[in-house]
Amino acid sequence: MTIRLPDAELELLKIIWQLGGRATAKEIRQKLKPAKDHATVTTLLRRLESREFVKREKSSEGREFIYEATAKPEKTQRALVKNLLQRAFDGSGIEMVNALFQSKPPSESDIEDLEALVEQLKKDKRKKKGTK
Amino acid sequence: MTIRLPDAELELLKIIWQLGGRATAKEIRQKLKPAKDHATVTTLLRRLESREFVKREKSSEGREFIYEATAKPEKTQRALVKNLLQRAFDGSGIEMVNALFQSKPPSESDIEDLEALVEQLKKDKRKKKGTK
DNA sequence: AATCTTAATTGACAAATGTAAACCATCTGG
DNA sequence: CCAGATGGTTTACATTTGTCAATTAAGATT
Repeated sequence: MTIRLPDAELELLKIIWQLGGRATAKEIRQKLKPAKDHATVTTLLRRLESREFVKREKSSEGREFIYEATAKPEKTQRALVKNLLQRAFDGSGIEMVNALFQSKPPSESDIEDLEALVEQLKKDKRKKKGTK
Repeated sequence: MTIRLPDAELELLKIIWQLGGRATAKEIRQKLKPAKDHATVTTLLRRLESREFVKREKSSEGREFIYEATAKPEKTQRALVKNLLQRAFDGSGIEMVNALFQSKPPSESDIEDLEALVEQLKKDKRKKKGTK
């Protein structure tokens, strides 16, 4: 089940996340640059809704809707990465990381974070072994 | 200039790379699973050609064409990763790596490779600083 | 030569994607 | 109450993507 989340839709979803996971069409539109037509935004939101990336509810006071992301960004990002991992790297994570840092050389702090991440991964591995 | 390389086309391109960077439509078709119609494959190859991911030339002996990838897989992979990096992670490599290893926990050897990669990155950084 | 096989070319079509015009309610300030 | 502003819904349309059917061309086979 490959995740399907076209560019224009992902763009809106990201804005919703930025706004704390809930937003009105208007708020979203204001963050959009370059701007898109009001109808365009609603269409995209309906598409996102139909595939359950967002749900919506009438704002209790106002007349408009509030759109709410149904998943945290991390979860969706994982699905997107996994997708590319398979499609372009046949599942080789290392190759993907390699490509990543070649396309965009890491900053000092990136490297630090990366080291921390490696430590974390080692720890996780140990834990997993223990519980196995 | 965002790279555009739809699934079906990337799939063929990967096969060409697997076959050493050059292949006939027939060879490609044989590697394709699930199989695709001959016409389908040619259409995809023409599309790849039109965007210059491959070029083709008549096989000197035979009657068919030989398709050749115009770029090494690494280059294309970098473009694809960079694309997702921007679209889904707003350029944060660390977040992307994080998502990657959460979606697919690394094996022992992945972790080793990753450590080696970090070392390499540190080295590169030093070098860059020196030459700056 | 007549036929069979194999490959390439053309044209087509449905589904997905990006974008918006047109239209319809509702609210808001004279 | 009426005109503008605001927000939603419907319909539409061009492009892109995934797949082929149908047709044409060139060798291989009898």
